[in-house]
Amino acid sequence: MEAKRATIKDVAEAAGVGVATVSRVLSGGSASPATRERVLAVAAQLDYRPSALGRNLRQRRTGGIGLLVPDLTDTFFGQLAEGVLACARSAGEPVVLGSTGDDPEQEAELVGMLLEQSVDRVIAVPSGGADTWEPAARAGMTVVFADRLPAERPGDALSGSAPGPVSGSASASTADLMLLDGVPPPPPVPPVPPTGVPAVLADDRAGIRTAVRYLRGLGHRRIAFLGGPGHDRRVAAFREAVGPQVDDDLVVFATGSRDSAYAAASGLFQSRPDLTAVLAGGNVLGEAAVLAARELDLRVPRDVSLVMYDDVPWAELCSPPLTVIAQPGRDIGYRACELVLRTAGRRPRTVVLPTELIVRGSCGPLR
Amino acid sequence: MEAKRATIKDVAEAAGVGVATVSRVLSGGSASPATRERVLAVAAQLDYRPSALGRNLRQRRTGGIGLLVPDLTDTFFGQLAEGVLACARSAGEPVVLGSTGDDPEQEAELVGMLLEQSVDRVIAVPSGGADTWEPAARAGMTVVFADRLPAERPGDALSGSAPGPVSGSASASTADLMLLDGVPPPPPVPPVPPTGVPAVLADDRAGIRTAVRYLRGLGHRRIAFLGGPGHDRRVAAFREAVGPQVDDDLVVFATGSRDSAYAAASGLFQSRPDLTAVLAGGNVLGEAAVLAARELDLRVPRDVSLVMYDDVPWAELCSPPLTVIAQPGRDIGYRACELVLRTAGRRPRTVVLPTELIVRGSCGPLR
DNA sequence: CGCCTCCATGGAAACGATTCCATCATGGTT
DNA sequence: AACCATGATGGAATCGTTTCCATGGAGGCG
Repeated sequence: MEAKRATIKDVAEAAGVGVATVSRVLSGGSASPATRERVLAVAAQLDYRPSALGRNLRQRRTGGIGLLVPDLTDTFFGQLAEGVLACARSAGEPVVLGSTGDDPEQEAELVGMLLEQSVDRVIAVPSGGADTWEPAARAGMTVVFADRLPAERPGDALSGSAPGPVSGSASASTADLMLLDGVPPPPPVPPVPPTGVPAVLADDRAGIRTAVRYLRGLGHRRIAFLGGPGHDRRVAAFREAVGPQVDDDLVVFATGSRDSAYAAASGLFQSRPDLTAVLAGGNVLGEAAVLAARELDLRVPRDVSLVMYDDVPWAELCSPPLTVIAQPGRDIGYRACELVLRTAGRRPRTVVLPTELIVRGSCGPLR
Repeated sequence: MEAKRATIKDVAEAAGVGVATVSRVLSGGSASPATRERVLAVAAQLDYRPSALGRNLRQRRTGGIGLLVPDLTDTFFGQLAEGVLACARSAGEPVVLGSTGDDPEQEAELVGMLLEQSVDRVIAVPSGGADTWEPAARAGMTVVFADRLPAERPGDALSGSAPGPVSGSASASTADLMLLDGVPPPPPVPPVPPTGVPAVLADDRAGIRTAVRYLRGLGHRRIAFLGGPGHDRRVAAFREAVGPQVDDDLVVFATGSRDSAYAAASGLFQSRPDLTAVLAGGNVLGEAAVLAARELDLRVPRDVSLVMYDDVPWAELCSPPLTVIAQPGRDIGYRACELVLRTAGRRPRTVVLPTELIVRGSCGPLR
């Protein structure tokens, strides 16, 4: 009853040929039409499926693709994962999934697990820094980063202040007026990956810049940024877009959790009641901002304007519907997978995908 | 530079022992303290990590866990996946992921892929029927279903009418009044799995019943159900809860896509303007219902009350916040993983997890 | 003192595929 | 007619591990 699977030897025997011949036929080598036909017939009849185990051992590679994301509960990473899966399936490659929880330690552990499995191609939304990924690459892994690059220095990802009750209301300088709205955008300078690892990124810089300009155009001057883990590039872009006189109290960080995001948003609103617009660096932060604003009886967009990074289905359900910077999550995953499949030996390439400001109803003119 | 990994042979050589001894030491067999220490030291120094490839081949099993879900973009499945990953990580098992898109054909293909990889333990949110899963089980796979059971008959999952513009406004009988609100709930009869396969399910029946009663209590009599693929049990529960005089026009199905969900919701509202409450069978459908209602200028809950199956973070962001039937997605995944790890040979068990009606603001009294 | 037992140990087989290499037959060319 | 080139074919090695089995030594007991 529990018939175990037929092996190549069974097929060879049944077809009256050698195992080498079977292998050749099945992997497209040369063989006479007669034998080929016979072998195929027998294989079909025995329902033979070559075991990936044997093949992998012989070829010393598992051939699957590793995928490491911070949190599948975040819709954006779900989209990204779907993209990877779509591409991987069309290539017939299995995908081994890991969720890091934005914790470098767990990430390192998962990398170790992949190494053990001889999974030598990995797509990662990195949490750890070079100290995690350098060894992985040195161990012969082909790594492609998606959505982010690893932090340059080991552990500086979550440096910002997780605001306690109220840190400082010293709202001294907010005369950051440098209006650059008329200036044509500089050519999209692709962010250079720190190491020689390929990456697929959204054009955060342009996205943030566009959003900041949009808010500026509505008259906002005190714009806050709500960042999360891995949002370094977005923060940098924000600082750049706002100009040199950034008010540092208006740049606030949360860790990955929803609670932390809520605390950060709430703390921000309370410590700086003078802010007029918020740019949330990810959909979890955007959610937190909406929630915190409602809790504090701040109306959107009347009292505070809100732009969220990431377009997610529910952005349209909010009232008002959220103005967002859309990034193509699915495409990012798909392209990353393409890259990891093709970049076998070739030199790394970095792909930057466009973002788009989708104006809905969560921003209004300054009043 | 590209130092390839050390093998057990290298370790044996360096430690001056046989490979068998190394294997024994590393897998906890008997060995003298002296050798044990030496081997461990050498292994550590060489950074030796046993290759899963060799082991798997020898033991004729990959040892990973397969996870098949319809769509990672759906937050609920993201939660479920996180649960599985958490449990799998604590057991040190890799997880091979596949997304079926609610398509039995893709599902079958993915099962084949897992089979080829010798992944013999699978957690699935099934799309296909017994014709997919029977062979898988027969091939020696340990399968645990999560969230759903496979359709009993091969292809009857999406039987309902995907409403075109308007099908029939013959709103004849809606006198389905059988008030059972006072009757104490029957003991939670666990749904019996059709095959001998273990499953982890939410108590749809109780959840739906509670929701229907709640709506009844608010005075609603014409309650519609918006179902999607795999919601058979929920539909059945709905019919049961409503009573024998179900108005079949009020039970509508969509396929998995967001577009289809929107079309179904919109069609429902247009064809049956007399309905006063909607029960959405999943979060994608809930989203569609909110969108469609807004598009048609139906106010929630003034014009129509809405209950959504699944609690997702954004349910609270809607205005009004959505009243939902919460099911523990993460727990479902976690328990399923536990089951698939322990059920090695034992007889299958089915676990039913409780649901909870979370009343927020999307339901109001009939007016 | 001798024998038996037990434990540590190493050699070798096995797992299921791919692939190198030698062999053999065939057919064409000189 | 002899020889060479070509192509099909099968045997055997290989990948890295686990596990079976045989061997050898040490210690205990009769």
